[in-house]
Amino acid sequence: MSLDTRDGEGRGVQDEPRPRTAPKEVRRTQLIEATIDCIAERGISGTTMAQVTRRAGLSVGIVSLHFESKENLLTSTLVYLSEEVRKAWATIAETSDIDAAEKLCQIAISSFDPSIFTPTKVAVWFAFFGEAPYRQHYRKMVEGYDDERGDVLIALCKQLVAETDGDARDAEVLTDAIECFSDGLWFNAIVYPEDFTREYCVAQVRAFLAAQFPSHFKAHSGAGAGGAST
Amino acid sequence: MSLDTRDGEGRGVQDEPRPRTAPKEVRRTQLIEATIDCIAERGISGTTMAQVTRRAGLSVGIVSLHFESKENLLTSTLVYLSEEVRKAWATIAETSDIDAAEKLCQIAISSFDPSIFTPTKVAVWFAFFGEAPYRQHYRKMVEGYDDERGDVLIALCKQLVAETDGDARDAEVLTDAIECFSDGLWFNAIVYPEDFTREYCVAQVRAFLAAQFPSHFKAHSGAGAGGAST
Amino acid sequence: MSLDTRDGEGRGVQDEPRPRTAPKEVRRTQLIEATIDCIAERGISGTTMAQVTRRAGLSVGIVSLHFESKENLLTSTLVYLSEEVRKAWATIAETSDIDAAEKLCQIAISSFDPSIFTPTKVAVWFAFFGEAPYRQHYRKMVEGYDDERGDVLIALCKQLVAETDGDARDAEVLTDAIECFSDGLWFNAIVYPEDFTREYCVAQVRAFLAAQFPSHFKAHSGAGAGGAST
Amino acid sequence: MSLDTRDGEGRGVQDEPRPRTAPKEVRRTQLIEATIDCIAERGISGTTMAQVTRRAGLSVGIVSLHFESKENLLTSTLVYLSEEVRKAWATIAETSDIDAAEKLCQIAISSFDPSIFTPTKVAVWFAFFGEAPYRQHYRKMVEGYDDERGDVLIALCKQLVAETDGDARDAEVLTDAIECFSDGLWFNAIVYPEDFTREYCVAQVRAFLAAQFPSHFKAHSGAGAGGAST
DNA sequence: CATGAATGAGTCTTCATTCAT
DNA sequence: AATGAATGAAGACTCATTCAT
Repeated sequence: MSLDTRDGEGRGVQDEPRPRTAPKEVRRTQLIEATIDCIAERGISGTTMAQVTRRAGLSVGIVSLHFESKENLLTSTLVYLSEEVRKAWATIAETSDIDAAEKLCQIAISSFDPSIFTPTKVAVWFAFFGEAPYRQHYRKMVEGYDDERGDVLIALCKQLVAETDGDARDAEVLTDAIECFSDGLWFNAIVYPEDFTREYCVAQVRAFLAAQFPSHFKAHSGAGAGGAST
Repeated sequence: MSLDTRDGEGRGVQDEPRPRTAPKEVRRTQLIEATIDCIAERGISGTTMAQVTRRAGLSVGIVSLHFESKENLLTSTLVYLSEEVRKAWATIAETSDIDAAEKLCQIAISSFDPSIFTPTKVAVWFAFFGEAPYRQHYRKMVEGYDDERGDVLIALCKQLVAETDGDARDAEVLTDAIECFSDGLWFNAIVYPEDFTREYCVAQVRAFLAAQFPSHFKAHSGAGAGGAST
Repeated sequence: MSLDTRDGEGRGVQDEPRPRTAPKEVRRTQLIEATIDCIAERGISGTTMAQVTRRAGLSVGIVSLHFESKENLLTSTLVYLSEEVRKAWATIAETSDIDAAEKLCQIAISSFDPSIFTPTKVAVWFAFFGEAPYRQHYRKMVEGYDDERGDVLIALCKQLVAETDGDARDAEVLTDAIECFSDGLWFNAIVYPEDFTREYCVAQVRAFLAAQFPSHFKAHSGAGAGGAST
Repeated sequence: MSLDTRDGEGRGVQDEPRPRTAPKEVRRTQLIEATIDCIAERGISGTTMAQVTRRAGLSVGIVSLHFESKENLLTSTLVYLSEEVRKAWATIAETSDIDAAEKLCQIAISSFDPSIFTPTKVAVWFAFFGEAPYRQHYRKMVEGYDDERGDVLIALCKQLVAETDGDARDAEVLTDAIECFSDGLWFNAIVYPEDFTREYCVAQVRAFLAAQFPSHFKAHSGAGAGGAST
């Protein structure tokens, strides 16, 4: 399989004479991050343990030492990414000094946080979702807090709908719409990374919310100075 | 790699004593369809030529006979799916007896045509998009008519914007929004197939367009007949 | 295996709309000659039935029709070449109007007859000798007339030795020497075809015989105007 | 391909509990030697990596670990053999305490050194020369020191010619003759190993040189102690 | 903790052979 | 007599995993 075969593992960024031993957690993270880079470049099928460990500047044997198996490394990587995403919206969800509309917007936008929305990580997310087995795994794993996020959004939507005269829309349907829109932006961001920059995506989300809740969002001038089209 | 290792190729549906030889095109389609089924179940990394050919009820050698290599079979599969999608919207785009709003809606909805929007095919689409090499390949392949579709949508949006008093929105940005929304629905459809049925997705699209172009779309009763939430 | 992968089967030389059927012997020869060309280019391991038949302008199925199997085609090719060689020296051996020295020389030189000593055929000979199984096969096959040729040469050597005062050399040893020298020229001809041309080889043989039987051969001026060295 | 299908790899000689790991060079040599044995028995086309590794008492994976590919193992084998041959004559060429005639003879005979002139190795040499691609490879590889050997021989011949009254022969042509004769003996040694023993070949070479340079070599009693004829 | 040589099951691919036309 | 689509055994190669150091 090699539509694209450049061997770009490089050496990574590990210059100073790394100590030969390190705490468990450090090694795990080191390997997970190397895994993320590899998957982004070659996909899951194209990622081998040899590549991952070379990139991490470690030996092949290290994987079974810290993760038991490749599969476990991959699912751990998925967990790692999920945690990151979770933190982003959970932090906002806990904040209490902002109004519902703003909170909704913040949460919707949180997926585009620079720490999460990097070409590499977005690519890895889609790599995992592209493989049925990992999809199942993801569902089981995030079932808890994904619902949680859904619930938060639903509650916020419900409130905004309630605050709008003559609005009888279903908050769950609205939440689905918000999440789909956000996911769709992510999706386009991997296929057309030049166009779907963070700024453009955030502007799109704002414009989307403004269209959905005109009375709560004063349409931000127009969605995208930077403009974009597929 | 085996988060899920059941060997569920089954035997397929080939009862009547299939003729030993068949026209090239028949064999190619037969193999491509078997490939689609396999990828949907096991992902690209999990799909082997042995599985594909067994599923097609043929021998392993047949792949190199009709596709030269596995890679070529996979890219041909991507081409096959792309053509299907293209046909769906192109047919509508050519129709001239419907107004702009309706045409926009039809095109937006065309991705949910029952022939295209099956759990299997959606899964395969995401499997391909999950792998960077195929993403590049897809971009190159559809560069032509994907732009074409974009242009059609942009023109329609432009018209709708023009028909609305005081609307100064950028048609390209609107087009991106429509496409992202649609892609996001697809995406959720693979992760939550129970909720994101064809009907629900179509309703969501209509509701989305109604929110974007209130004067052109009379909000269709309420979006979620089937209701859905993550 | 492909140190050298140019796909040089070309189309061969068959232009006029070849009749769809032909006598058995014609087809056999056609296939054997295509086999010779293929082996010369790619070696035995690199020669496939598909290549051979394409080169012969025929279909793959034809081989089992006329030769039963690949192996049989190859051994038939070896037989074909052996016959050719045999004819060359046997014709001379039968001639009775030349003296012993000249006959010896003629036979020794016969291996460099233009119909036999072509780069292609020499290459095929060595291809066969390079493979132990074919070597055994060759031995069994030519045991008869190879001995025959040996006997002829031995008799001639014996005569020349007898005609020389004080010469007590063993005619069999001399015969071995003559044959080795001739084989060595062939060998160098495949490795260094530019240098070991037919003319140069013939001159070398003459010089060799002149050194062995000074009283019978008046050293032909010097061995090689064209000169050659590895 | 199976003129001869006995599966005679045997088990090799590996009794003592061979250490699980060994220096790179050891493994390489181990594999090269197993390759030599296999090629001698089955030819290049008949040699599989499974056979080679089984014979070496190692696993299949080891080949890509140490040689990347089968092809690389084969060319490395050719290099290995070439080096061996080179050492044999180069050692003599460097010796300065023997006269020209003796040195010429020693070098000519060096190809029959027991370490080089084994039925197995001779067979492998011809296996490689039987395949055009390896011939090219060989030429490129030895271009340097093969010329070197030629130059040494030419210089020696030149000297012997100069030392002979009325001798005007071309030293290069003489060198070609010597090398051809030697190659021819090798060639016959694979086809008729019973007859062309080391002793017989050496005697033939001496007799040949005696015929070429009568004043320098006192014909060694008569060439064929062991006698031989095809 | 960490290494990396070694393993061998699993894949893709090739190709001699078959057989319906 | 000839075709060439189809077969499937056999081969080269990959790579997750193991284990002696």
